[in-house]
Amino acid sequence: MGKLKVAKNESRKDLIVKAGASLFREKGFGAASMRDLAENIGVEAASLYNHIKSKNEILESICFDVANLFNTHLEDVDAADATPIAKIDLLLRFHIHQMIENVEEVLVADREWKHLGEPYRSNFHSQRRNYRKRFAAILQEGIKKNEIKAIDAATAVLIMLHAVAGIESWHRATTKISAQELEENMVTILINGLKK
Amino acid sequence: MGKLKVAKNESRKDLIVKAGASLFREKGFGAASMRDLAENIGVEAASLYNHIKSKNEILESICFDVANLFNTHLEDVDAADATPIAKIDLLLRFHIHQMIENVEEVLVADREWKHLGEPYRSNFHSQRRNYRKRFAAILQEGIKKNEIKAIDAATAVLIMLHAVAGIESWHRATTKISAQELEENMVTILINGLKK
DNA sequence: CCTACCGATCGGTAGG
DNA sequence: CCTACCGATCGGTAGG
Repeated sequence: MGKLKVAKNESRKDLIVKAGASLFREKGFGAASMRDLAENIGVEAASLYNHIKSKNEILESICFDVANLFNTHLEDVDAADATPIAKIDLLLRFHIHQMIENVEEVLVADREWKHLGEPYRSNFHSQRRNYRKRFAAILQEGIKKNEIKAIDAATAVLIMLHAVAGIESWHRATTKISAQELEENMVTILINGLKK
Repeated sequence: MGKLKVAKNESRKDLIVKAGASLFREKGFGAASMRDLAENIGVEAASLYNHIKSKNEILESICFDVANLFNTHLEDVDAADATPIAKIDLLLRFHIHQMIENVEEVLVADREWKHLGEPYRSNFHSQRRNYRKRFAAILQEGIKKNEIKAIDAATAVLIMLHAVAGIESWHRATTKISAQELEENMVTILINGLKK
């Protein structure tokens, strides 16, 4: 019985966080109001506070769920026995998959994290920097091994990560290619741009 | 004397718009307040309204200045006698230059245009769609002429435009390559990714 | 989960 | 360009 109650509360919070991600993506964190959010869910604004502590807590949930997801994946890839270019391919495809299946959370984390209060903001910021550094290190290894062109690794990371964020436009397009085609097109352009 | 007065008023408005671009970029349009903006300029909030009609008018100025800039450039490139790949090179470099020299306005137009009121929002939205369509048409011509890989043109446009927006991170980086190197790296990766 | 309400802050106006 | 102020809306709390 206790367990059931906890499960219910958790799923209620999950619902709020999910609706929050959708709203924050659409309006931006600053312009989204708790009354908007409550209306989308079908309750009064005050009722939200039985499940969450504050508007910022919703943003914290979104940002750190996304950060954990990508960090965990990076660990796996980094530990794998594969060439640098194969690792880049894995990372790129994971970013593409997440942007296709999990757009709202991923975009909100990417764009709205600056609204986090301390110490969350600093924590997220350093996780993000760290992720990009490790991504760049894999690229650098590929350059060293002559698999990849002698470009600036940090610039290449920046291009790839931002190119993937462009999938948002694909979601909104009226006539669009399939997710599979989208993935192959992106990988083709970006990996070929890097290869020597 | 009339002229001088007009010139003075315009430069005061320009100052507000420029400070607005900086603030909107930093905080987002929704989270930026007119009191913040006034403080940055060194006047009371009420005084801003002698030069502008509303907070939204600032956003309108930013968005349509940027739209005009890119549309004008696209006209020139489109009319030029050059191969498709050379045209893409010109467009890409223009986007890079604008992101280096004019980041704040360009990013605010790109990210905050949805806060425009009607009919500005619809107008801007259709200009943006139109620009991307014409960009894609040039790519499509390159594919037809066998200069460019048989990828989806809309996807390639999306990759390029979003990759360029990543220059924001370059601006914030502590150890960074020169603007010239940045440009060459981006062009290398993206153009080589497209070329057959 | 709701009603009722709070202090703070918002964009903007009146009047000088 | 300022002081003084408006109605609206914000995030959040009290109490049931």
